[in-house]
Parts: sequence; structure tokens; C-alpha cells
Amino acid sequence: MDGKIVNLKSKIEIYKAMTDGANFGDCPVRDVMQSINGKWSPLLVMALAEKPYRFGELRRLVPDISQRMLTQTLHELQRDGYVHREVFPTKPPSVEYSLTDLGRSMFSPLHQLVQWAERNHDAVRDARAAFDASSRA
Amino acid sequence: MDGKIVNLKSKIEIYKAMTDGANFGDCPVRDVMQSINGKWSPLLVMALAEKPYRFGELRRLVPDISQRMLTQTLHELQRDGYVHREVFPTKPPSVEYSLTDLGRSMFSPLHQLVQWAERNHDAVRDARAAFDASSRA
DNA sequence: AGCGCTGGTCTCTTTTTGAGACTGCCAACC
DNA sequence: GGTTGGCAGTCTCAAAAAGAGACCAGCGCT
Repeated sequence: MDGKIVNLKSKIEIYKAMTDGANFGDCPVRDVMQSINGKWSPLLVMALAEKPYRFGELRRLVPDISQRMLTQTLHELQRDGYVHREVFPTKPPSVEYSLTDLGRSMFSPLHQLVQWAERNHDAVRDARAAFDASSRA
Repeated sequence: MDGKIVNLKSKIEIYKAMTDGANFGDCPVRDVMQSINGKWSPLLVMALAEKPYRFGELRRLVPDISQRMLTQTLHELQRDGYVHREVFPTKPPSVEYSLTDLGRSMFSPLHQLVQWAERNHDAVRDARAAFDASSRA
């Protein structure tokens, strides 16, 4: 069941660059990962992958995000090129957020991770319960 | 170039569960994602996917993590069942951290995301530069 | 006239993170 | 035999990030 992780050496080199911060001065992978890895970023990307949403729709869709963090996360996603922001000059102006091509291309790997999480959340919950039980003992 | 994301409705349902916090009371995917999504968690999982490491080795491998966060993140990863912690009662006791089967099974999707980040960091950097330039204007 | 909706910003408080000193034990060095 | 250093952490305090919720202007509805 182990030994399945072979041929990683080369791939690990990627993360070595993450690791060794002072390397080239830009640490690309870690930089990009940070922007994906926010608390709300993956959730918003997943939501926008379905279809474009407006600000208030997202707010209602994700009830436990604060407006502050919604604004800020969308702004970061826009800055990094994942999300397109378009203002419609309707009577009360509305703003629509949608994924760019870059954002859509990120969706597949992100989606795989989400699927993994969905398949394995029982295992994680069990591990957590077992750990807590044994540390209380 | 768009319209490539089809048939997501069902998959999005997964994240809907994330979204609608008060649904079943447990929001499984979001819960698991949070534990994967920490600032240091993916980095440590990637490192440990290569081979087991000891505390101090990880510390040197990731120079810009504080001991505090290294301890804490490893503890969380252990609690959630991704990482196994083994103490060797040598003269100065040493502690080895390694991935569990669960941790190894998470490696593949995580790795794909890291690969995506590696392939697209130029695009992200460019988008960021363009955005910053246009917002300064 | 008052309410609610639009997409935000501003301020205040709480939580999380980071930096770094400190622990106890033992081994090697001078 | 006193100092130094590595081991795996913990503890404290300061800085950064996140959450809660008030507030803004403008328009429509009643």
C-alpha cells in the first residue's frame, strides 16, 4: 500500500523551490499556491465555476463569509487573473463576477482535490475522533 | 474556450454543502478542505511525500516556518490522520514524521494542483502585474 | 416618508501568526 | 569542568489577518 509514490524526486524539486525561499528570489509555486489556498478562495472559485454570480448572490450563497472578506477575496482573485469583474450600469449598478480562462483551467485540479476531500471526509473524521480519544486518555 | 465546464452541476452540489453551512450540521467537504488548506500543510505534505523527516530536518527544509507553526501544523496533520509521528528513544530522543496511507492518497490530487501552479505561475504573475499597472493608472 | 435593495467601505474586536527567548537532557570540545 | 551545540519542543509577546456589524449613496416601491 506504500511504495506507490515513486518517481517523485523530480516533482518534489518543484516544491524544493517553495522550500528554499531565498533561491531565485521568487519562489513561484509557493506564491501561486498561497493565492489558491486562502480560506475562501477555493470556495468562490468552485462557485463561479458553475456560473457567473453577482456580489450579493455570492454573499447569500456563502452565508458565513463577511462582506469584507468577500470583497477582499474577489479582489485578490481578480488581481491574480482568475476572476473577471464586470459592472453593469443598471439602475442600482450590479457587478458580475465570472471565471477567466485561467480560472477555469485551475478548476480541474482544484476539483480533484475537492473530490478527494469528499471521498475521504469519513476517514478524516474517524482519525480525528480516534486521536482525540487517545489524547484524552 | 469557455463552455468547457459542463456537467458540473452535480459536482457543484458537493460544494453547495460547503456553502450551506447549516445543512446537515457537518459540512464535510469544507471541514476537510480547511485542514488541507492551511498555509503550511500542503508544503509539509509535499515534503513528507518524498520521505519521512524529523522535526529539525523539516525546520531546516522550510526555513521560514516558525517552530511554533511547525509543531502546530504537524500536530493537526497527525490529528487528521495524514501524518504518523514516531518517537525514537535515542539519547536525545528523535521524532520522525511520515505520511500515512491517507496522507499518501491525498498526495496525488494535491500534487496535480501544485503542478498546475507550476505551469501557470507566469500567467498569474503577468495578470498581477497588468492589474497593478492598470489600477495605478 | 420609510423601507429595502445594490456593492461596497470603515471601524472595532477577536483570532491567528510570527519572532524569538527558554526548557531539559546529553555529547563533544577545550 | 565549563562551554557549546543539537534535539524537540513550549511560552510569551507583538504583529497581522479575519470576523462583526455600522454606515454610505442612489433608486424603486408603497
